[in-house]
Amino acid sequence: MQKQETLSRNQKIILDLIEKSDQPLKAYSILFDVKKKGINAPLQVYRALDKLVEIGKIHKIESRNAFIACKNSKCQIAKATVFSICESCEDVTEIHDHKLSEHLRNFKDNKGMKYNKYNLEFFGLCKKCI
Amino acid sequence: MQKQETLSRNQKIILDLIEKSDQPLKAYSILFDVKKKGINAPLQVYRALDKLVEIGKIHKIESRNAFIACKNSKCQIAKATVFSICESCEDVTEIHDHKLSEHLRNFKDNKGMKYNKYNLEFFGLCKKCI
DNA sequence: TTAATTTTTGTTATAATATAACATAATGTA
DNA sequence: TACATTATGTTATATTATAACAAAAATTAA
Ligand SMILES: [Zn+2]
Ligand SMILES: [Zn+2]
Ligand SMILES: [Zn+2]
Ligand SMILES: [Zn+2]
Repeated sequence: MQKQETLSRNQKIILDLIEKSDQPLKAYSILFDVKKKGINAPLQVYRALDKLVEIGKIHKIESRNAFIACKNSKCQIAKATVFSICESCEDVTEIHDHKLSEHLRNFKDNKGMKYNKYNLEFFGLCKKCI
Repeated sequence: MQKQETLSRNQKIILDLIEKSDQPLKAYSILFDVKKKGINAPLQVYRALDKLVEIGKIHKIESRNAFIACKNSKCQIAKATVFSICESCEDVTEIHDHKLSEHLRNFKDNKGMKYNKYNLEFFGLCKKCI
């Protein structure tokens, strides 16, 4: 079973917002949206985001500095993410491909490095934008 | 043959600096270092970085907002990068693994998306830091 | 070799992203 | 309770990146 984290008030508010969007949100756009709920400072947002990323409820899209909710309940996935990003409309989709995940999870470099996490971002054009 | 780009003065200065480092450099640390050569503004650095990324001479490590020289002369690699990153000492290494590259290059999602580029970052502990 | 075009540069200002430092409150645990 | 841990609120500041405009240099194409 997945460890059930109890979220704090700010964390809940911000997770809620991110989960309502199917696309990544940026920190300052989140800040703007939660001001009506009494969250006033960037740091309050970033602290909640950090925590939510840490427990795998959301992921950061590194190339976009944006945050998207994870739809997958498997906790391990928090540290092993694959995204596809349309460079035209900026649509982002999390990819869950068993074979690809296995391949990446089992990858060993020739330096003896021990990986505990990876992030893969594919870029291209989505169906609509081709 | 690889297209031989002629670099401008600023581009050369900045590429030179990045190539001398085996680890990623951040834009403002680059700016600090090239001030003695008459490059005074962030934009001058970012413009050169953009160009160098575009032609594949350097790559951006997205999770670190830093730039590293590409050692691989195959031009295609510019848009298909794999890095390993030590979360303790921050050592970054570009990975060239034929099998992994093939796997990624051939990956097709179930959305009909056409990829022209990807970036993969592995995180863990290097030998020294284990 | 001029004229048009594109690329690069220089410069100032500002936008966007993220963290430091400190004080306090709430929560979990022995 | 007492202690430790986690979360909050707040102000200030650090870091990363781009906008807008003018001018110079390099390239291309009559
Ligand atoms: Zn996920
Ligand atoms: Zn699209
Ligand atoms: Zn490379
Ligand atoms: Zn290390």
